[in-house]
Amino acid sequence: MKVDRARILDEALSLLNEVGVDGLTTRMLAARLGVQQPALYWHFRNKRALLDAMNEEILARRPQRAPPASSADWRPFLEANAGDFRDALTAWRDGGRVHAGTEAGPHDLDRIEAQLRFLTGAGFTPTFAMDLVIAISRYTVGCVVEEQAEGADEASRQALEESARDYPLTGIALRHYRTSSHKAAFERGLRMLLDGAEAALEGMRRGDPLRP
Amino acid sequence: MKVDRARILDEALSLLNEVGVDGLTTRMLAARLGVQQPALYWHFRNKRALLDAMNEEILARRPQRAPPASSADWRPFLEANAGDFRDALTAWRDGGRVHAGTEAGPHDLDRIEAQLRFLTGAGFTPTFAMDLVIAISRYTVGCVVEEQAEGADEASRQALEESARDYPLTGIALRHYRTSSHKAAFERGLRMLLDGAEAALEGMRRGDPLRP
DNA sequence: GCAGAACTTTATCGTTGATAAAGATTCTGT
DNA sequence: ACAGAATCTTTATCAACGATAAAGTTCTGC
Repeated sequence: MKVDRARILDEALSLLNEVGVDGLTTRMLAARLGVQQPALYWHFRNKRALLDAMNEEILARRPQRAPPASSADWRPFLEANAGDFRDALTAWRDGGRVHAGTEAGPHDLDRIEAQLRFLTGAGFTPTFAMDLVIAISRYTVGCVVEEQAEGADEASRQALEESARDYPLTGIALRHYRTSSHKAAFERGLRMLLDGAEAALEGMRRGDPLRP
Repeated sequence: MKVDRARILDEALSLLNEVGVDGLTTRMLAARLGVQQPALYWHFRNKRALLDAMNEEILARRPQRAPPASSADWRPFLEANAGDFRDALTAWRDGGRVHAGTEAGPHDLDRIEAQLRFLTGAGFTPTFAMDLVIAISRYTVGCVVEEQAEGADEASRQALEESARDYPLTGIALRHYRTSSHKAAFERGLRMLLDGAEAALEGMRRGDPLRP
């Protein structure tokens, strides 16, 4: 049987969803492909390279969104983009960990430039726009990584709940956090970031001196 | 030779700084301690438990900061706390990856409750305060994880720089990002988050209906 | 039809995390 | 002081993993 990069990546991703990144072994993957394990090393220098390629594939499958017509809509645009990014990562088990630590490649430059052009058109300075885009990315990755972390077992979870008895505020907050979806929690934090950016944008328009 | 939990953790952390989390093997650690490898398994159920304990130790060593006298100073307080958290993680090689994926334990409840009490005293609702604290934590972890990721080799870095030629805004932004320290970049994003929280706080004081 | 490139296979390493079983040491109750 | 339980370490050993070398096979261009 013969394999190629695309088939390997496809199978690797579906295997990822079944066993997670720690359980993803080259032998299992090769068996799925009907091939011996060393055959993979012709297509990928090592496992790290395979994981990098999987990350690229994950991001490549995310929907590409054209900037809106009006630059006034910068905020829903960023919200939607961040949502797409998060969806792409959460669609795969351990997607956050697979992504974390891979640098931006030339692939992403188109996307970044488009975002920066759009944001500068909306009134942001180029450097502030970059800061904003990066902050959103960092925040999103942080959310996904922690959300996808193997949840504590039921015992320690209950113990935590128990301990929170003596902490009234923590109790309320914990309940609030537990009852809302990960996605909703993500969006609440994102909203704060964008609120901050909006305030800064108004400052720029008023001609306030740029913050250091 | 005899070992105990504290000595193991101490040596594990200093070994972590030398070889990173991927290079940290139980044999190396045991050799450092003058003990055979299986001896470690008496003190820690498995390697995951060791890493969890290392994370707790990393966080425990972070300075504990008393809330300021005036609740008006909530902002520098959060800034300092986030800085401490980041410093604690960046102080150790792969500290972000070691931390990522560990749930909050009963240990952290004191700290959380104190923060929430302080923030509600400053005018935040308990749930918003929790959202804010979590958002900061997520953002910080995301920053550290990506900052500590093994940088691309010089070749691909130069290739990226080269590719950025055709993208004027990305070029400016990339230079901005490269010349500033990780810490400064972290603080710029944090500032946006806090600006957003500040705007929401003013809304709460004005009695605006709470956002959904 | 042949040379070489493109792939795959077989065989094999050294390492790693982990367990079982036995041995050594320290503690505890009488 | 002594038996025996609890604590902790050692020796021996696994199965599984990522990776490499070298030989074998199939494909492609001339």
